[in-house]
Amino acid sequence: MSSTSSPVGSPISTRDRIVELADQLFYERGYEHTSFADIAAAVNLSRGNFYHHFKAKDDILDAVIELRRQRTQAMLDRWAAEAPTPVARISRFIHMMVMNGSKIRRHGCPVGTLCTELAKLEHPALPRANHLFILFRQWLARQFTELGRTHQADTLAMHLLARSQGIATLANAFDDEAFIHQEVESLLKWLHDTATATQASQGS
Amino acid sequence: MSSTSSPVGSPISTRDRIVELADQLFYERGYEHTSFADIAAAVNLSRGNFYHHFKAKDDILDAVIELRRQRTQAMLDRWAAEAPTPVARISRFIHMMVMNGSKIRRHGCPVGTLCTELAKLEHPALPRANHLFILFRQWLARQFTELGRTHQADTLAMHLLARSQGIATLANAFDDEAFIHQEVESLLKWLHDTATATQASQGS
DNA sequence: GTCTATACCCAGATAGAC
DNA sequence: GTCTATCTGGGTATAGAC
Repeated sequence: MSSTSSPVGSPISTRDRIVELADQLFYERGYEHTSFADIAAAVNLSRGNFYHHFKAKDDILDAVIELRRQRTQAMLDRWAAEAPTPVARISRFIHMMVMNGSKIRRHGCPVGTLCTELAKLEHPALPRANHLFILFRQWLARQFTELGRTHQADTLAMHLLARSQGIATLANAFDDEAFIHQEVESLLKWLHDTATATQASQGS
Repeated sequence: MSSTSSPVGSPISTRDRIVELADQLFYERGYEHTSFADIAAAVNLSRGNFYHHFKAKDDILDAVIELRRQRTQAMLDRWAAEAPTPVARISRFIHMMVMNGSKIRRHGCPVGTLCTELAKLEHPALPRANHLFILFRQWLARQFTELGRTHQADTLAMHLLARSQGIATLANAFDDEAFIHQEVESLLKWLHDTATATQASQGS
């Protein structure tokens, strides 16, 4: 069975190295602006050899999206396992913007910028890229549900997603680290207020 | 003197038609994904004739950014002239997302998506594109200053800009009109609270 | 100012030797 | 699995006739 990840204990396959480097380059330069030659050079492969691993550029994109999907899911699972309360879990999401601050300032949000680019290209892989957003949306909605906000869970999740997207876009445009911290503080306060309002309406 | 706009009363120049159509295509398809041939076809010009008006693709981009700058400035001036209070003016900005809802859902924010793309390309025109953001930022900050929030004016302006960027990104990804309305309502409430808090701290 | 023709380059993609 | 060589298309850009 052809797995998308290398077997346990084996050295990293050429295919995996291609996908890993393509992931980075797509993030830094954008999908369209990254050529086969760029990826081949990064992996130290000849262009011809490339087609042994991927028949077309779109195939690499699919593999990159699948890689991001797996890593995103793993990260969300980790947050859910490590943080004991919904508020702590949502805080993990918010803090991600500080953790990845320097990359966000340079290249924006990996999910948002990819979806925006693929939308302009009317690329067939767009739905799969959008699925990365859905992963976050559903995970956040679950946390708000556990907070007791069943009816507004999805609305709150979308609100938080939108806030984080806006922060990434402007942090990138203005290359502004202080702005990220400012908005993260604002979001943490919003989260606190949201959680408190929930307790109040439930009579705690 | 070579003006960037056609003289009063004269028919629209070929140059202006090129810039107008390029503006649309860059918005809908992205800058890199739009070719000379695409623009030439839209204007009904031969490719060769193109270079009579613009020596290079980057020159068209500069002209498009300048066009957007002028139109943005004119719009902000109009809002400032028509709306009597700072709150009414900021509301105009917020309502823009409803007015342009269908375009935003299809192509995102014209400013945000252009800046994001040019950042990935490390394009020399990026600072000029970012200036479009600055136009909004300074105009909004002025409104918050007039509201009495002198010290937090820029922070509030950036917050509002970020919120609107996030809304545009997610409305585009999920093609969701109801979401725009939801968030616009939330923003209007935030604006109301912000204005009320100002009055309270000033003893009205 | 507008056209046709064309040069030039780079990207994606293929063939086939090793 | 890796390489070199090569084809093809599309994109930017130029030359020169009308």
